[in-house]
Amino acid sequence: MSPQASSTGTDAVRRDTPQRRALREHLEGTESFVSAQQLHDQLRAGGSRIGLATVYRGLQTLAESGEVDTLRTDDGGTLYRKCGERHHHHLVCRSCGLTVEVDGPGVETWAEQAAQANGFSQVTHVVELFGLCAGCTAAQA
Amino acid sequence: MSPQASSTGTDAVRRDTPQRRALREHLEGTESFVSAQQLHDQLRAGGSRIGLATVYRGLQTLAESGEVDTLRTDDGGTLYRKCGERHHHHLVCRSCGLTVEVDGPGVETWAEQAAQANGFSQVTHVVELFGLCAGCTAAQA
DNA sequence: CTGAGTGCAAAACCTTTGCATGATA
DNA sequence: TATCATGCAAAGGTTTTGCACTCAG
Repeated sequence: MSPQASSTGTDAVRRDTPQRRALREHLEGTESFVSAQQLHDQLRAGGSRIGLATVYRGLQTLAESGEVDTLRTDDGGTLYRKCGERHHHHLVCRSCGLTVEVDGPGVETWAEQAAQANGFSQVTHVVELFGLCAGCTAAQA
Repeated sequence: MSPQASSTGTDAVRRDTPQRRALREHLEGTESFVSAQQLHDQLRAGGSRIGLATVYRGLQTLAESGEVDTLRTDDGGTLYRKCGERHHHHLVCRSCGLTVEVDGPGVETWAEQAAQANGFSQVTHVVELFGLCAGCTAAQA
């Protein structure tokens, strides 16, 4: 589904609809990860008449253009969150869900090098850290 | 769920069935990540009459006991791999599936440090690289 | 006006679960 | 023999897709 420009191929023209705006705004105002369904519910609750399919489609688009981060949970669900411009990774507490953004100084470089060393191109990397945050570690005692 | 009984009750006794054996053996002989469905297909192709549900159940059990690692792919699928002894990462071709093992000298350290810096403990990290291998890159022209 | 974007609902997908049968200890 | 494990098929949940309609450009 990548915009395969046929000619001078500018790109997929993206229309500015109230739904997309709402979607974006809601994400902007949300710090934590949310599921598509949650997002849908919240938007409806907020008065929007957006459909679930549209939420998914919008999320897809946003994820593709790198405006949101996606994360898979242990139970197979997909969570979305507004994403900073810059590439970073997550340190997620497996108990309470607390998420901390971290960036890997060397990770990006390493990934790139490992890829090139093996003749790979168009490389993306998935780096997620899971653990127990301080609070949960204490609570576990 | 917790195997707690030791007297008269119901212990979670694990029986040794040909299906489980086959499942285990197949995983032992597989380096890369496989999906439950793939595993099922391969086992069937190999003559086993194992059912898909059994594969899932077995995988669940193995994952629980820490004998296999699970990983979610970008498209929501779940992949399983025999639990590594030594920790390494994978560089996977998203086109032909070619998998190369790579290890990140600094990654482990970085992960550990990032975790400690944020007060996290019991940290595990998932690092996977996806890209196009040399062959597929050429083929894609 | 034109066509991308939308909503609805059905479809597609992966995974889990219920139940009767078969195998194991 | 008593259970646990299996297989099949149906159920469950999430994400995608088809289609007619609406609205942005």
